Order: sequence, then C-alpha cells, then structure tokens
Amino acid sequence: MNTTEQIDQVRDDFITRMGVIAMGEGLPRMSGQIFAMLVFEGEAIAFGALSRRLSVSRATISTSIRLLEERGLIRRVNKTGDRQDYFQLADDAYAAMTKYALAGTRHAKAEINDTMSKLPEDAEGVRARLDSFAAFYDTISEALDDVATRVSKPKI
Amino acid sequence: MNTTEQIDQVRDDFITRMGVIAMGEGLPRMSGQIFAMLVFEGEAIAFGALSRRLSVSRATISTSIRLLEERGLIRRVNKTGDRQDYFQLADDAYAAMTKYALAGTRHAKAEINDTMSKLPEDAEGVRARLDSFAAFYDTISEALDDVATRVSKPKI
DNA sequence: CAGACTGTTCAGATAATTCTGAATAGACTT
DNA sequence: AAGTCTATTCAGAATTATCTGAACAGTCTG
Repeated sequence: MNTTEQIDQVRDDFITRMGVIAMGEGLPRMSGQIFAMLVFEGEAIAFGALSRRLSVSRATISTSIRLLEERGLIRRVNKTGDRQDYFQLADDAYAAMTKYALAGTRHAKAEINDTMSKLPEDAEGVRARLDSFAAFYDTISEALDDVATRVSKPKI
Repeated sequence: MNTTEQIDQVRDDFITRMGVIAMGEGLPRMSGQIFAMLVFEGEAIAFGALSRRLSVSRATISTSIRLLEERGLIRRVNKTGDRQDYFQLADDAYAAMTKYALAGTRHAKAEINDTMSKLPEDAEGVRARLDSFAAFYDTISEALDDVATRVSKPKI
C-alpha cells in the first residue's frame, strides 16, 4: 500500500467518524461528513466531487451545503474557468460553530426567563428553581462566549 | 383565573418549550419534558403522575426515565407506604449535564487524535488541520470542565 | 393464594428525518 | 439557438427515531 492509498483510507475513516460525531451534536450526518472532508483536504472541493466522493446525490449535497453555509461553517468560492461551485472551510469555522451553540444556550435561558416572568408573585419555590436552571445556562453561555473569542482568528 | 390555574398553565407551557430545547440538545423530547416537570415541581413526582400529566404511555415514561437516570440527571426515590417509584432532580443535575457534554467533546477529540495517529509521516498539511480541529475541541472541553466545577454543589 | 398494581421489555405502529430522482432555471459554449 | 453543465427545489421513497399496547415478572394486599 502506497502513501496515497493510506491517506485515502484514513480520510474515509475520518469522514465516517465525523458523520457520527456530527449527529451527536445535532447536525445531520451528511453535513458532518462534508465538513470533515473540507477539514481534511484543506483546499476547496468542487460540488460534484463532494457528491462523487461521499456517494450521495447532488440534491443531498445541495441541502447539506446550505445548512453549513447558514451556520457560517463553510464558504462557497468560484474558480475562474470552472462552472462548478467550490467549497472550503470558513476562516473562522470553529468560532462560528461555537457561536451557534452559544445562540442555543442563550435561547434556552431566554425561554426560562420568559417562563419566570409569567409566574404569579407568590410562586417563590418555582421561581427559585427556574432561576437556578437559568443560571446554569448562563454559566455555559459565558464559557462558550469565552471559547468563541479564544478560538477566533485575530483580525489582522 | 386563580393562582393555581395560572401556575398550571405556565408549567404546561414551560414543559412544552423545554421539550423543544431538549431536542436541540440531542435529547428526546419526552426526556426533556420530564426533566422540565421535575425542575418546575421541585418535589418528587410519581411514575404514574408523569404518565398522566404528560399524556404519554407508561412505556414511554419508563424508557425516558432510564435515559435520564443513565445520564445522572434524575434520581429514583422510594416513598414508604407507596409502591410507586418517585423521581426528582439529581442533586448535581446540572453538573451531570455538563459532564455528559464534556464526555462528548472529549470523545470527538479522541477520534481526531486517533485519525492523526494513522497518518503517514509526510502528510503534514492534513496533520496541521486536524490538529487545529482537535485544539478546538480541547478548548471547548476545558471550558466545559470549568463549568462543571463551577456548577457542582460544594460537597459539604 | 388470588387479585391488583407496578415498572420493564419488545414487536409493531406512528411520526419525523434524511435521501433521491425528476423537473426547473440559470449560465456558459459552440 | 440548441445543447451541455450547473445548482436548487420538491414530492415521494427510504430510513431512523419515537411511542404504544400487550405480555411479563415482581411485589404488595386482603
């Protein structure tokens, strides 16, 4: 087995694993696999190549790509002289990932706060418990916010 | 509308919302709803009451409960003079929640590291990119670890 | 011990997600 | 302009997750 074959095998294995990890994080498997492929390759990959190398229809690539774009994880680039769209990791993909999670925890906290605002004055026990719950999400949010800045590439 | 009715309504609304939040965090809706109900009520709730008040079969309660127990989020308690099982929030439910997430990010990092170990020596570019990816998960893990300790109840 | 009640398991039903193929529209080439 | 290549959309198929009812085993009660 030569080096290229070895790398191919490692890459396919990596893609498979990251598909599973992605599912655990609430991302569809295919989006995770595309992300993994882009991490592994480094350079921009063509739309058609994604479909071919992940053995999945172009329609699936299209919708998976959209999700990743919406979350700011990947970037669509145009290569002159080639009609296809190319994709590569966003510059601050990891920061974007973190910020998405952060939005989730902030939303959860907001839901709890909203619930608290509807409680009658005398529901002290409930209020205290919801407050602890909200504080938990707040602690996580703080931590994620910190991660986001630490992970962000310093802007020149 | 009296205070009790108002609280009932707020609680049902809270439960509904937390079911959705839970799904976003990779937990089945019903587990999230049970968790929400336990947070709201504070005191232990009977198995049968969960089934009744969440309008769901006993089988569903059983499996949802198991998941929550496995993750250390709730505690099963026995009331003398009552055959039913009762459930309440675990003392360190939020810490347990955090630790579960932490286990996930550590696992992700391990998968990446494992992939790296299989790479041939000369695959420097790939190695560098995987290293960044792993570093990201490491940063998150550190943050979560910090959250876990801050959220843990101090052991007397 | 018979009957009532409890929680668990599991096969099958139901619901939700994810993927595909076909149709479409835009852009380039000749 | 006709033909080719492209990405998107969407209805339906395929897959996966979730819920239910029935069967079961254990425990208590009378």
